[in-house]
Amino acid sequence: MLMGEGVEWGLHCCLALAWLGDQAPVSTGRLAEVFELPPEYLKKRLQPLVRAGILSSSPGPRGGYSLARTPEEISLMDVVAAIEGRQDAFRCTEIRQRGAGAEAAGSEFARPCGVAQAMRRAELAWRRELAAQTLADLIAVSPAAAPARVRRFCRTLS
Amino acid sequence: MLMGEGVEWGLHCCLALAWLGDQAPVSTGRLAEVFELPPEYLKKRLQPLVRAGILSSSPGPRGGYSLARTPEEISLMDVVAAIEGRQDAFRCTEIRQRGAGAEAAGSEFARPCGVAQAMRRAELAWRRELAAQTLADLIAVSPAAAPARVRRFCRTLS
DNA sequence: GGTCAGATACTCGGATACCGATTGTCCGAGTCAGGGAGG
DNA sequence: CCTCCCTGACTCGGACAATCGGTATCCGAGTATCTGACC
Repeated sequence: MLMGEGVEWGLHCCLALAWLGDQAPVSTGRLAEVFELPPEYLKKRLQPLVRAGILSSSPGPRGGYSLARTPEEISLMDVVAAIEGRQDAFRCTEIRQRGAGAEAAGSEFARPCGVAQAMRRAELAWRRELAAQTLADLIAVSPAAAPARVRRFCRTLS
Repeated sequence: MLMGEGVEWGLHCCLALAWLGDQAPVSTGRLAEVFELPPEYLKKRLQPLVRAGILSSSPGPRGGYSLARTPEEISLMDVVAAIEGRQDAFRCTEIRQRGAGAEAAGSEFARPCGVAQAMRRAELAWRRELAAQTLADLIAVSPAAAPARVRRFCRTLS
């Protein structure tokens, strides 16, 4: 049980794009230099965000990525689900029906597995907490100097 | 981000041991037949539960595993932490300090990373929900016929 | 009958293959910007 | 001087390898129980 690093990358990239505001799109190479990440691999991890409607991509020169919605409309749950997948971390394989359970009446398994229900309840709490936090909340707690620094950094690159 | 199947195995095994009550210990081979699991691998996944003080193992003939505490004193968090590890699923690699962040004042990073804080908040909600559920709660919602069936199944094996 | 030694069976712990998923890299399709020719 | 078209380069997108953690298995060491012989 270990979350891929793509989540951290995606969140920070979305936050940086939010800092930059609604100016020109930012290419993956530019974003990669902002965080010193492998450009090609970063591009691969940002593509699911485009498919999920969180980022929008512009081809051609002066192209790149930009936020598809306002920061208030992008929750952390959206980003995590887009990159890491929407399936639950705990998956019930119904081992209760195997072995000793095979002798039980089928009606006993009409109710969902109690273990799976308990794990699902915990994951729902996790998802609820992620959905309650938006990019706007991250902007609120980020250092005041960060947006200007990233903007200046992108300008000195070109 | 995907939880290992050992968590499901461990939870169901603990639940089965709780069903059986404080009778003789159950060997891994017996438990493996109850759920049709590979015996050797199941043993490897139950060992962390012994180290964590959730199960107690008895060597020699008539040996096996038994619950080390009462079901009320075993939370799902204990089992998950013992098998899956106590480290957070999201790990912050501080990419905010790299690239553009390298030019920032060091004092800016005295506060923890906002992204990591948000992710940690969600994981704490997950852990809190797991810690609130105990094996006794799982027993309460399990089918009434299950304990007797598992007991009978174990008896017909010997 | 009691006691002690040996055999047995079970568990624990580590060492060793195997597999899938994540990580990392590459090339092709599409598109917009810039430059040059023509009017 | 303005307009149009063509070339070019840059972008995204998906397809192709390599590496790592998790899965699965096995074997040796240690120990308590049981059996059997001996006193």
